[in-house]
Amino acid sequence: MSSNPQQNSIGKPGPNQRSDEKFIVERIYKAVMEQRLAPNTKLSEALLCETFGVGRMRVRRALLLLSSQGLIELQSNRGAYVACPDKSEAHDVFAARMLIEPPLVRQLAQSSVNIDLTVLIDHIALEDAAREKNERTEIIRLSGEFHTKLAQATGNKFIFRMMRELVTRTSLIVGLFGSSQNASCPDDEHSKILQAIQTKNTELAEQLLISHLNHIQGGLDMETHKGPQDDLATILGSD
Amino acid sequence: MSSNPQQNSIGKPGPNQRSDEKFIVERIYKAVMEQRLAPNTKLSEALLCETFGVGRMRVRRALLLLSSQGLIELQSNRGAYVACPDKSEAHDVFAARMLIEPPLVRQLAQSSVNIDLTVLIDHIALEDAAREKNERTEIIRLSGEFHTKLAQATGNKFIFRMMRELVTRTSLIVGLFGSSQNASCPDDEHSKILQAIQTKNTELAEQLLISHLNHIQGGLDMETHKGPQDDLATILGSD
DNA sequence: TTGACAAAGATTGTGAACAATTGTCACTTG
DNA sequence: CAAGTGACAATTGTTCACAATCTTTGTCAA
Repeated sequence: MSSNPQQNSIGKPGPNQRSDEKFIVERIYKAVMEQRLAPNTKLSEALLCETFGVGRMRVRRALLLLSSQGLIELQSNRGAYVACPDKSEAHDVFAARMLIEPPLVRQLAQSSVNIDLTVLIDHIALEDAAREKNERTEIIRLSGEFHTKLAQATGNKFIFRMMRELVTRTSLIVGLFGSSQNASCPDDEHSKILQAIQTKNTELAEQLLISHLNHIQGGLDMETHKGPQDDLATILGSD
Repeated sequence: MSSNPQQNSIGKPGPNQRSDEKFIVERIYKAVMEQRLAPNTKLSEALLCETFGVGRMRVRRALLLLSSQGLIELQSNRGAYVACPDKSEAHDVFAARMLIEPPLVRQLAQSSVNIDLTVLIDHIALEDAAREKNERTEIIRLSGEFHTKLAQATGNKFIFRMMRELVTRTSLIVGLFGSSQNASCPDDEHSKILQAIQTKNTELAEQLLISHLNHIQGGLDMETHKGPQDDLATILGSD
């Protein structure tokens, strides 16, 4: 349609990059996480086919998977749209995180002896680097990923999956209701939380995390809403 | 194939019952929850098509959804098999439940004022009735559903989904490693937990729940494994 | 008898054509 | 001029046929 002749806006055209539905899911997932895909953006099958250079079947499988994760919403005969959490859902997400993350951090702090925290240490370094370079999308993504990796550190597949879903949804919410500048996670709270875990200061770790979540939630005002902005193929095409 | 001429083993042939993939997912989900579908059972597309009287597309969509929930495993070019959790996964499931359910029950007990517990009260009644009538599959399913409804009582969609996944997986695990008779949940522990919640006895509620989970986990021995048994079409066909 | 190898059968994966639904735009009509 | 109506275009849903892969069966030789 219109002038969209090349799917070259993707890093690599199509043949030499992975083209299964898992790849598509990851790309869209990442785009949502980095707030490059605004809520309510329509994901038409045709465009995705061109963008990723795959058949409709793959795209439809990917969309079905994404909808089962709650990242997009499938409307019958109307198409797929990036999920657009409302106030109520936002509340639920933070309530769920308040329920899960404190005990999670407690657990990490208590049994950190036999748990590998190097991933988290490295992660903090990445965050600092991104913040220094002022790379917006990178900062946003890493801010979310910290919490995901926190869950991953438990080595528990299910806890990881739950946190991943909650963090993703949080990213959507922050993008929708977040007051501009305050990207997502304030400054170096992540670093302090990790330190508390490392020093096995259970209470402090839990307290810091709770404050952290409150800060994020506090930085929201339920008025703003931002529409779709950039070209879709470009967003999904870039790495 | 062979002699399977009628999909009449289903309650109703096909036309007058729901035939979208959601229905198929629910049927298989329920069958797994009630331990009528043994782990590792193969779910061939053709059989499911006949059983539910739908096209292959619906079946494939359903299988994809089920696999994304972790209920079945899709093997490339080999088909779909009911998930077969191993010892490690079993450990993770209980660890995750130990992490989530105690704070969940605490929350319910603390703020039970404005929370509707009638669903849970009714549920206990159902459990008692099923136990009295000695309806095995019903007892198993209701035992799991209690925990799901506990999560549902929070009114939080995400907490509900998480618990649902964990409970389902637990059912698979109990079916695999459970020592025979000890169906799943001992006696009236559910009832006691609910009472503690109703009386806002937070500590007791949490303690009872922890004991309860330990009882379930304690009733497992990591030796047994039971193979598929009944006819597949019959299992899925019955309500 | 047992092992490997090959062919046949069955099952899943893929792509294309067809059908159904929805949204849009021009046109008519009060 | 506004509102309603009808046809057209675009998009999604479905079915079908075919290709790729795996499993089984049968055969032959050691």
